[in-house]
Amino acid sequence: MSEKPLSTRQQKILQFTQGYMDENGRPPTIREIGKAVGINSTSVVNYNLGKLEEKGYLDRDPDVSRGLRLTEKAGAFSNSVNQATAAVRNAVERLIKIPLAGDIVAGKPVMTGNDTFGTYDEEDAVELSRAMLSEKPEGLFALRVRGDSMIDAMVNDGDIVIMKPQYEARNGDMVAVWLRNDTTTLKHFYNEGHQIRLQPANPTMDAIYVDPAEVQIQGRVLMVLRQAP
Amino acid sequence: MSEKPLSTRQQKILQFTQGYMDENGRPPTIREIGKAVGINSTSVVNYNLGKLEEKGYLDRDPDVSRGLRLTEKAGAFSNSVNQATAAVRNAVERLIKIPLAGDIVAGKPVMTGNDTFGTYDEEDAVELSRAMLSEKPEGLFALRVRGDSMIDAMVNDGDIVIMKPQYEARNGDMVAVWLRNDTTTLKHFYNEGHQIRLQPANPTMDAIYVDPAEVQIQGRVLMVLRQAP
DNA sequence: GTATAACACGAACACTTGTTCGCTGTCAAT
DNA sequence: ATTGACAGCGAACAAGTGTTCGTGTTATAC
Repeated sequence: MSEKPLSTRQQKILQFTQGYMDENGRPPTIREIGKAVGINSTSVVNYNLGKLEEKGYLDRDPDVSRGLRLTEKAGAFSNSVNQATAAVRNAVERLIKIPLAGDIVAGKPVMTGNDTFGTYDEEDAVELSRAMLSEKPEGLFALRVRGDSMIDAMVNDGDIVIMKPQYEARNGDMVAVWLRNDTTTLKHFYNEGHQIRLQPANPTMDAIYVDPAEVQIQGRVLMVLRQAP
Repeated sequence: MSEKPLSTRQQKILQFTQGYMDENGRPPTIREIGKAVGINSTSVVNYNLGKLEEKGYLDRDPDVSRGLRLTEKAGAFSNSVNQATAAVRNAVERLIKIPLAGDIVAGKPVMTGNDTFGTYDEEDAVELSRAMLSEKPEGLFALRVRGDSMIDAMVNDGDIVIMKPQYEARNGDMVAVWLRNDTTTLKHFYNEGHQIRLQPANPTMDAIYVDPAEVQIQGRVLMVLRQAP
């Protein structure tokens, strides 16, 4: 006969009770459980403890203080919760957040991560699997593209680019450059000695050749993220 | 700095608390401790718990129910008590008591253990180390010698003999015999076929030779105990 | 839509439990 | 003989803690 699963509150009660027992050497009171789990009423705690007893997770001795005892079934539950918790923690560690530092538009230089890192709002972060990056996540930042000026870089309006602050580039890197002091562009960078070739990602478009003095590298593009509207 | 040893009550409190904790999964209340240890007043239990806390055997959380916690020092104490208890038990098992069933006098037959065993008074028992006996202690009995009639057996008035009920003897055994239906004597027994030789323990005295029909063996002497007056 | 069960809640109450108080007895030190 | 420390005690009290009651909300079954 299948039994009803534990409610979230009941799971919290068990976990709190186990931890309290380990830490204090005695079971918690009904009021201590309520406080920890966010239940103001002793009768609601009492009701849930009754349900846990019914389901076999604990025993109760009536009319004595701290009259709870967790059963082996509770221990097994705790173990499976711990394993699940470890799996979740592992997943969380593989999941990283990169600050969304602002916008990238043609007419302004890139704001690098260093400018915003201490103050970014976590709600504006971009979440990625760690495995998707070839770099350590520290110091990276994200920018949202505004306008069509990056179409030659195969980047649409609204896309997000993940960048690493970097002021020199190797041939072939896609970089954000502040060009001739009036335009930001995303292009593959090639240093040809006396001149810089900036090659669009769109293969049907021609490269441009500029004097090295007119180029200011502001970061390397690691990823481009396009989301469905 | 040497500290005061635990009082008997304090030791009992610790041991009870440890056992209660193991069995119930929670510490006892002050009233439960009092009941177990024979203290009627909660303030006396409270006083002793305060002393145990002072001495480092437990911690107390004030103003909470079941607010005791045994320390590692208490655990070490419990271990040493257990070891001492085991040693005591071992010594007690090596110590045996043999019922002092009565007197041995020349003019009466020996009262054997079987006659008295169910009713002997433990205060009249003789206590011995088990190692001093070559026999199992079951069924043995002790008699106190009255008179000088056993001097030829090197047994003085007032000595105690430990006997085993036995109605046949091997050559050389010292036995109590009821001789010619009128005398108890303690002698080394030799069966010479047509006659029995009863040899005094005192080597300067002569043996006596009797018809087997005139001899009734009543027990074998295992030990003679002589105590300072 | 209705009835029922499950879940939730605040409040009052009953009982358990720890602390405090005033007193007594014993023993060691002076 | 007196005094102080220690241990013990019964009783009262304060606070902690579990149980019960009446009511409300939500989910489920029919």
